[in-house]
Amino acid sequence: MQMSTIQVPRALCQAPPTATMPEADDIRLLGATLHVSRDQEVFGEGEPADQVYKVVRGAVRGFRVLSDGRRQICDFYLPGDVFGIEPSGEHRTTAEALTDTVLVVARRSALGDEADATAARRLLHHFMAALQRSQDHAVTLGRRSAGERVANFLVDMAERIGGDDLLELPMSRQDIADYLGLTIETVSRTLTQFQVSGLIKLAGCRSVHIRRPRALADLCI
Amino acid sequence: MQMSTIQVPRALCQAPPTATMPEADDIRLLGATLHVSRDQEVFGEGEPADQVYKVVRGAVRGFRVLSDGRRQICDFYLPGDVFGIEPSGEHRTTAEALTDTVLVVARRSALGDEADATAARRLLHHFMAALQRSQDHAVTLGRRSAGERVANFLVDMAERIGGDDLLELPMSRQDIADYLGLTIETVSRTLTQFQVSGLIKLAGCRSVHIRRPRALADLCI
DNA sequence: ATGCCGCCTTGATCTCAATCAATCAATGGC
DNA sequence: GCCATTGATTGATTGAGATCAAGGCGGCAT
Repeated sequence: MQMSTIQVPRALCQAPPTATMPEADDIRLLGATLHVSRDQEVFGEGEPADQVYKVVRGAVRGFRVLSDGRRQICDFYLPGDVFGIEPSGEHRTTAEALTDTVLVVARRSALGDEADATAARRLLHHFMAALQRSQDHAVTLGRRSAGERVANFLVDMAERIGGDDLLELPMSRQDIADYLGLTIETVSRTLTQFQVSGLIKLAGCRSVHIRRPRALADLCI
Repeated sequence: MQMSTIQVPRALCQAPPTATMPEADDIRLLGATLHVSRDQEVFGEGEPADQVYKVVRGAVRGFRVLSDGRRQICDFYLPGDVFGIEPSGEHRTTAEALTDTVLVVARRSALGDEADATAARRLLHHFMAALQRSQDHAVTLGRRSAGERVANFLVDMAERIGGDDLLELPMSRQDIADYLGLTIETVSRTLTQFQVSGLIKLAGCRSVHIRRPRALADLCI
């Protein structure tokens, strides 16, 4: 696990409440701030998992790689998201920064010794929400067409990142492809198709203007 | 939610420990026994979720259906597995019995009011394990070929059901297809291919004899 | 500016799994 | 026993997305 800069530990409790988790259930994290630069690993598959991370700025991809290099991104972590907690003491995914990213790190035990009822409830909600996200993802990967996958992705990202109709994507086409179980070419083709149909307007490859949110949502069967 | 028979409530604490969860972390459930017959619904998507279920005998499929009928099975629940707990008060999946099935049902609150540290830890482990299963599933759905999916499925089921090399599947080809994101024809073709290659021997369509477990495992990239 | 490099887009072709269509096997009712 | 029904298998064909292969564009360093 390589990291670039470790700043002086300080409290960091503010984070935008996510839609799925009411503010009261947010996991507070008190720990060191960590700066991770683009494409650097936060932790690797198989490494011991004794720390918890929360995104302050930037974004992170969590993924698994098959022996022959095929990669599946399981989730993107955006500001406010907590990641890195594992049931066994070992990470089952690798986490890498998508862009230059600021994290808060705490020892796993800082979440409360599971005797703290409030902390336990928050953790529980965190995992229940993560499971639902993952099952939604499974539906997309198992049963949706390329167009539906990309549309879902855009709508989901717009919701999570905010700025409703102007979407600044923190990830590359390859990341999107590996998240959606497609190839980079198919993602690209689908986006230009959406642009041709007037659903979106691409302004540089990372910036998507959603012009017909209703029509895009209709593609999210 | 239709159910066939509700027997006299009684304690039911025995269940085979799963591989991913040590016995000490098993969720004990004290509640009414419930008999659900083949293809009957245990609960439906959107229904209020105030009960928890544990499989005693039989098996259950948990799935979501898209508006046009495409179905994705998110998980199979086998004896010992607990299901039906939701973060919000609402089921996000539908659960149906694969075969005639015996369940224990308890009110959600029976798991401990989240003030019980032991109960909280067990619940947490349950969800962390479920999340990992779901992420493994996402890798399969996003990045594996049909052959790899079916091989993985067989190996996984053999592990979970036990009886190492003689596998009695509780689900139909359609269920397998909807779990693996394939069609029924592809599942069937792949299984006969495996039989022709001598990896397995089919004896009736529900019973699979794994003849070359090593070779089968090698397909699970 | 200029040229290089990485990422994205676009086009042509191929392939694996889906779809369409029978056939077969097991089960159950009469 | 015999036929109807349901689920599984097998075959032929199609099609969506992968793969192979050029270009194009933008950012960055020299």
